[in-house]
Amino acid sequence: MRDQRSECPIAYGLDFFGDKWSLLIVRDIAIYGRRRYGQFEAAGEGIATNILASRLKQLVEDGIIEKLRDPEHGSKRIYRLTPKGIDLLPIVVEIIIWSAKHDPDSPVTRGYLHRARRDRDGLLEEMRRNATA
Amino acid sequence: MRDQRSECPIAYGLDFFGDKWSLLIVRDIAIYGRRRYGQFEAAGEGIATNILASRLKQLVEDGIIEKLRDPEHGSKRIYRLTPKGIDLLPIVVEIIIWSAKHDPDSPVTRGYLHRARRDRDGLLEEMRRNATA
DNA sequence: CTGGATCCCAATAGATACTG
DNA sequence: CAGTATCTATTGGGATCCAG
Repeated sequence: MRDQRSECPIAYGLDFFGDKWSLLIVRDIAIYGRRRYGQFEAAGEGIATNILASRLKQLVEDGIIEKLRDPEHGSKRIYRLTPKGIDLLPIVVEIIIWSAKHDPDSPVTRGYLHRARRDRDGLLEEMRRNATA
Repeated sequence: MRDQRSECPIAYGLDFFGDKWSLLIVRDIAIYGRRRYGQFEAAGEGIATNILASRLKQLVEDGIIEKLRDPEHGSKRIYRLTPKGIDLLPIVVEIIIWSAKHDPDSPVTRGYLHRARRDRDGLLEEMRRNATA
């Protein structure tokens, strides 16, 4: 098991996803509908292949994502959020709201703000649908 | 300036606080009312002193916390959340809710769950007061 | 081809000792 | 008390290699 730093729930959570990449993989699945290794690799942030592989493996071990056989192409594999992973989406939404508010010059980022603020639950629901589709 | 990985608001936020320590410092201030270097150092997770110093410096540069002269002991310094840092608290609350739900054996952690779920806004308000006191 | 594993090197994090 | 300095360990980037 992953070693735990303390009994604090915040430390507990950060021990799972407190790095620069894990929540981006969750985002890729829930917002952009990405499912395959190559799609994650092609995301704009340029994650290194070894890091991607190690994060995917860790997230599967942690029960946040699951690795399945692609029903349409039997040889390929796809990744999906588990219920435990879907429960991370409220955190993701709050990060969007924070960034949208404090990113001074990104119109892209600020575009999310109205959406996220006005229709937080709708955005969440859309992400959940996307993640389980 | 910090280098930005992409235009994505989630990547943007994680570039600020996407590590295992930054949000714990925010927590120390907002939940435990800690203000001084030594208090952060004494927190249960055992952060190394150089890491603590570097995180504090970065958070100040990022405008998430501010370093002030202690009004009671002029020679000492205290750290406090800025409004930008206070805006991180909804993220912290969602992490608490996630951890409380998915930490299988911690009564400490699960103790927060009822509070956070039942009275999310009250918890937030209390943290805000604590952070600005 | 896709989905990784491996390797090398650079960069970052961390433990510990020490200092103003 | 509030940090720096130093040294070591771990992580990360990027190229390349390998299996199905």
